[in-house]
Formats: sequence, C-alpha cells, structure tokens
Amino acid sequence: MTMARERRSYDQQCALAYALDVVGERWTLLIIRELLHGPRRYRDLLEALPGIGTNLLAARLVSLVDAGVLAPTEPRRRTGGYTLTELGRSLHEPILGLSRFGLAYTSTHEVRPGVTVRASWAVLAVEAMVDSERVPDVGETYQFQVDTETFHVEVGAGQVQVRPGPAVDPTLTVRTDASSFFRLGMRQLDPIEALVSGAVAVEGVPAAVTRCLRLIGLMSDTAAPGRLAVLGPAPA
Amino acid sequence: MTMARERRSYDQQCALAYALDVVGERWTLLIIRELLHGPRRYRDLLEALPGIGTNLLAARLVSLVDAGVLAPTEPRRRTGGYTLTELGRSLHEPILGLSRFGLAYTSTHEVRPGVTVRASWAVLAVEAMVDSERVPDVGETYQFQVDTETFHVEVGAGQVQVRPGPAVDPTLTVRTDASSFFRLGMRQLDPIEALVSGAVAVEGVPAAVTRCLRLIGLMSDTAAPGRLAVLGPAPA
DNA sequence: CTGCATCCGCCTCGATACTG
DNA sequence: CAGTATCGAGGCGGATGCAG
Repeated sequence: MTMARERRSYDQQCALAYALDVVGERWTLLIIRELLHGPRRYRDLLEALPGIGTNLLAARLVSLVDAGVLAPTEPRRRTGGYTLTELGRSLHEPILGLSRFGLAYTSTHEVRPGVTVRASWAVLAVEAMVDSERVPDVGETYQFQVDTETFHVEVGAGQVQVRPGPAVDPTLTVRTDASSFFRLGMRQLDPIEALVSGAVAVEGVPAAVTRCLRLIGLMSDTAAPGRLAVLGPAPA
Repeated sequence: MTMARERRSYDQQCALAYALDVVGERWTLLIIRELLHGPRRYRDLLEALPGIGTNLLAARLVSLVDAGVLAPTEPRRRTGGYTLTELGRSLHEPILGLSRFGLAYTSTHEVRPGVTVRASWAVLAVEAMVDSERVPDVGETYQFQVDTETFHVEVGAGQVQVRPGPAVDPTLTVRTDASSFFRLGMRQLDPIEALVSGAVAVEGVPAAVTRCLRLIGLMSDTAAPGRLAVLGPAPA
C-alpha cells in the first residue's frame, strides 16, 4: 500500500496560489489546452504532448480528475477518454490570456521555433488574437484552413464565435500551413509578404480581408485599406 | 566559467506553450503577482514567498529580466529593485483569470487553508471577483480595510477601478481580517453570517452594501435586498 | 544588511520497459 | 490501449558563505 503523498503546495491564502496548486505544475495547462477542443483519449494526449512521459501524464490525469477539473468520459464507453468539467472549462479565459502573452512575447523576442506543430493550436491562437473591441459592423464569416484543420470565425452584432469545422458560406477563406500561421501571429511574418509569397492564400470578398486582419489585430485601424486584397501570389 | 545552460522548453509552436516556457515554472507567476502592485526588492519578494529558496529567486529574476518581463528599477538608486515591464503587465489579465479559477476551485472543494496570508493579496482577489457586467448605475466608492492594507473600488459609468490606498469619501467602508476576507471570496463564509458574527464590519450607506456584494459576485441579482445592511454584530 | 552564489539532500521529471 | 514500475538526471528547497 502506497502512502497518499501530500501534494506540494504554495501554502498561501491567495486565489492565484490555490489555482497554481491545481494547474501550476509542468504540462498541466497543456493537457487542459488539448481538452478545450473536446474529449481526448490517453493516447491522443500522449501524442499531442511529446516528451511528457507516460507516468507523468497518468499522474496528472488522476490529479486533475481528483480536483474536479476533468472527468473520465462515460466509463461505460470503450472509447473512454477525458472531458473538461465546468470548472475545467473556466480555464479557457486564463489560457487565452496566457496565449496572448505568449504571442506578445514571441512578437518582441527572437525565439527558436518549437519543433512540434499542430494545426489545432491555431484555433487557440485565433481565439487569443480576436479583439472583441474590433468586431466589424457587418455580419460575416472567415474560414481558416491551416494544414488539414478547418475552422471558422463568425462575427456580427458585436459578437465573435470561433467554431471548429468548415463554414456554410464563408465570406473569406484563408489557407496556409501551421508554421506560417504562427509566424503571422507572432508578427514574424508580415501579412502582405505572406500573400505575395504565396505562403497564405485568400479567397472570397476582398474587402473582408482588411476587416479580418483588424479583428485579429494584424492591421491597425489607421492603416490604409484597399489594394491589399487584390494582391495574389507573385507569378513564377 | 559555467556553461549557459539551455532552458527547458516544451518545444511547441503554440502561443500557450511559449508563454509557459517563460512564466510556467514554479514560483514565476507568484513573483509577478507581487510586482503587480508596484516595484519590489529582492528582500521583499523573499519575504512574500516563503519557501522559495534564495538561489531560485535569483535565478527566476535573472530569467525574467532576460525575457523582458521585468526590469531592474534604476540601477543608480540604492533602493534598487524590480518592476514589471509593459510585457510583464500584460500578465495582469491572465493572473486575474487564474485567480478566478482559484476562487471557483476553493468554492467547490474543501481545501486546507494556506499557512501564509498577506492582506495585499486581497486586492488581487477583489479585482478577480469584480464582475464588470454588474457595475451599478450610481457612481460610488467602496473602501476595504483588510488587516493593515487599505484599498478601494471606484465604480460608475460602467467602469470599475481598483486602487490602492484609502478613498477620499467612500460610500462604504468594509473592515475585516485577511483570513475572513478570503473565506468570503472562497464562499466558505457567508456574508450575512460574517456581519452577524462581527468578522466583517461595514460602515456607510446601507443600500450600497447590496450593490457592492453584487459587484463582487457574493450576492445574486435576484436575492432580496434591504434589511441585510442594518444587521450588525450580535450583542454579547 | 542586502543580494546573491555554493553546496547538498530530496523530490519531480523524462525515458524506457513492462503489464492487464 | 491504457496505464504501472523503475531508474538516472536534473530542478527544487534549505542552510550556509561571502562580497559590496
């Protein structure tokens, strides 16, 4: 019988310290990031988190289930996996906030690009970049195809919704690879240059490109619109 | 000469992973929490973070200065300390978000109360608890005296400002100790019981109590107002 | 006295092997 | 597939030393 070991704690009566006691250890928030897009199985998590070590993942999952942050999905189903509880979903906002910090950091510092890339992480980046103060007045939909991952952003009436899957009738479709996409978010790749080089391909209503770029903070409100949208890949 | 060791990294092209590479290690976000309220010196930080170990604090400070999250304050001054940069201040929101999670967690789980208590952490808790959707229409000021720490909340015109120090003419003054305050935030102490028992003392415009409690999410919008404010400590 | 650096014991982490 | 067992390496915590 193994002794139930006392978890390490900051031992402070502080809301932040309590939070970090639960989700502050290594890998924990990345596990939750994966579960933000829906239930995942042990194997999926292991694959999405290279380097984590099987024992550590197992330990984190037990600890998070114990804390009520996530729960096993339907023990009866053989596709048994893990889902976020309502408490776990409340980490969505802080995770977006930290992602914004990550983008701000990589925008101002030269960082060695991470080895692992997953297109699904682009969804999180877009959610983080969306500035709800800059929602265009018109209702429209921007579809993103990052590698094999497709998702879309619905705007209108001061609301923004980022959803997985393709849009029904997108105003705009943006196609790119995950690496270029992140370099855009990190402001290490200029949107105009990306269009010219063909790293990013855009299709749809030209005027929507400006609104989309403003929405995700890649173009200032004062920058001259127009023209940009008619640019395409340079001819070989 | 010691080799400049490669920092451990998640090595993922993901905004969250980049963020955690910088501020994800143990103690780091707590250091930044301390600096949110203004510049602090090495000694102050050491005192506010029991258990951190002097070498680790020094290492974290070097690393954070290197990352541009904080900067030494005026190397010329003998009161030399550390301040958050603009990048560092961008961690304010995610820290509030994590604090909200911490309060949600402690509201639903029995937790061993942290040994260390600092009244200054109450400021963070109030910032985290404030619901900007519930700002009262009237402009008024709530002053909090938690142990020796005094701060106040200014509301009005849909805006909320949490500021250090006393207010000029507070609509309401709330006095309590840090421990009771946190138990209120963690919903382990009922506001009404706290008033009756004398753990919390309120002074000022009675009707403002309801608005203040709603602002910080300790009273539902539908709960009956009135009466509550006239309660005082039970006679001995 | 402050602001660290050094040393040491321990615990967590990361990788691999193994099991139901 | 979903973990458990094991073990070396390194990060962490505490005590102490030391320079400005």
